[in-house]
Amino acid sequence: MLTELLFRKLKVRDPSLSLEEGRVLEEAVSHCLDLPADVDLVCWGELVDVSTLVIDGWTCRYGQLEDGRRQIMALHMGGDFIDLHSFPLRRMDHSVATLTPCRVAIVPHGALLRISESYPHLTRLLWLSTVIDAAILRQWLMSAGRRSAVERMAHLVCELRVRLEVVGLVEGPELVLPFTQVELADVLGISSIHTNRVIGELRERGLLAWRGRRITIPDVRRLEKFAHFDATYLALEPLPR
Amino acid sequence: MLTELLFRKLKVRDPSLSLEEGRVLEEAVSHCLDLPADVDLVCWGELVDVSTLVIDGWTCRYGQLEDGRRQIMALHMGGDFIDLHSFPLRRMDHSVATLTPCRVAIVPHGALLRISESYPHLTRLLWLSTVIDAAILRQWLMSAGRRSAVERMAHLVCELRVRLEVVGLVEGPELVLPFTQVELADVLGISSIHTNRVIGELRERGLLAWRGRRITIPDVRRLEKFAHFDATYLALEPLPR
DNA sequence: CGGGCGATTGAAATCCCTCAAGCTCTGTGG
DNA sequence: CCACAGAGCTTGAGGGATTTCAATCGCCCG
Repeated sequence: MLTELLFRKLKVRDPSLSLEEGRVLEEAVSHCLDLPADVDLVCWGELVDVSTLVIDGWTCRYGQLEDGRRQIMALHMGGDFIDLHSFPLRRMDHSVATLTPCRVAIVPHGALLRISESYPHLTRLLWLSTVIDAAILRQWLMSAGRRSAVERMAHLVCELRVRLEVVGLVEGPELVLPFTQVELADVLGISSIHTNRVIGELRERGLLAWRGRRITIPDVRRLEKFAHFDATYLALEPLPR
Repeated sequence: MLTELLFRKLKVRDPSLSLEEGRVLEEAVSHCLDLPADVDLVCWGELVDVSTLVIDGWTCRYGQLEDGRRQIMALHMGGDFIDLHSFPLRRMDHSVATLTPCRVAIVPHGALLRISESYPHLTRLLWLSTVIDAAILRQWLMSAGRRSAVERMAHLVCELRVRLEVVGLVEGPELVLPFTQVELADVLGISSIHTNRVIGELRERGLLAWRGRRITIPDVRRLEKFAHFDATYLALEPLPR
């Protein structure tokens, strides 16, 4: 099922999510696309009429200044609705690109419109999705504004680990983050060279092992403590919504 | 009318917003509160069951690290729904405080729930509100990650000017931003001392005059060009939503 | 007139950036 | 099987932006 991971993600937040609602989600998908790494899905300024759901692979949203400085504003994995906010927003204020080869599902805004007309509870859960994205964004802003580069990196790893765990894409102490150091730099708002030194420091402190794109966290609690990571913002609590 | 400014804000984004929907919004308000400056409205970790709409004054959302480092994650003026995202989210992942004396309207989540059950179009516009907040957040992240402190300040001033203009709170070249330099520093993610120097630089460059909390922008376009400001992200386009 | 908050200025220190090079790994073609 | 190329990772050194520490100043308000 294409919306399996999304369903799992929403179900964690509100266990009352029904099978019928799951079916409605599944039927909202018009078709799938397989994409190579490093291609733009949508560009800044476009008027869009579909939203995109990641089935497999990693995508990012990013903005760019005239001189090329780039900031990645979100990372999306399987089960994430990359572009759900484009449904109310319509006009893109940033671009979306694949970071790895990806399979994505296309959901026409028309289908979302019908959901919003007939399935208020499911609509609230989709709304919740965009609101959790915003909560993640707030933490990234907190990181960029007030955390040192090392804390920032540690916090990012903690966040991605939990998000992967929620959809069942990670178990145990190891996770795979298939990003280059340039990409990580654009996430953290630092230079790629400093990214490298930051990884070195985390290694030296024994907080994690980082071989290629495979990360092993010997003691998750210790890393989370170091990063001042608190998962409250990910809204993992099962609550009626 | 309490929801006058909010109505105006939404109407800009979707002119099809009806008077009936305006009435429904107005009736969602349970009561008003008058608050002094510098008090917390909601604190991190609380489970909330009301959302708050600013009628008059400035509020902010902020997060804080153990050692006191603070990051302001949003600034809200009259007409802004501070806490609308708390309706799907329920648990606060940050705090909300007044920056000036404020009048706010309280909207119980129960009323929002009824709106979401019966008024899908209005619901989408409320959803849009939270999504615009997220777009603003993305620009702040862009600023924190990739813009220099001076550009960041210039960009903030441009943004607040446009947002004030949309709800009719500013006309002409002058605007009032009643924040201390410490507060501005916590918005921009820099130190208050550097904030002072940054203001000095903008003054020297002749981009704006900054007397107390009263700012005069001699040439808006020139400031916007300097800040690389593009209002697309504020979704000012009238579109069906 | 004094107290206090906020703004301003200076100087030294720190974090992170840029420039520049070398290194490692992987895939490819001969 | 090896040479080579290219991408990504690593390291060093110097410079710049911003921070921190420490005063001083100005102004509003009691």
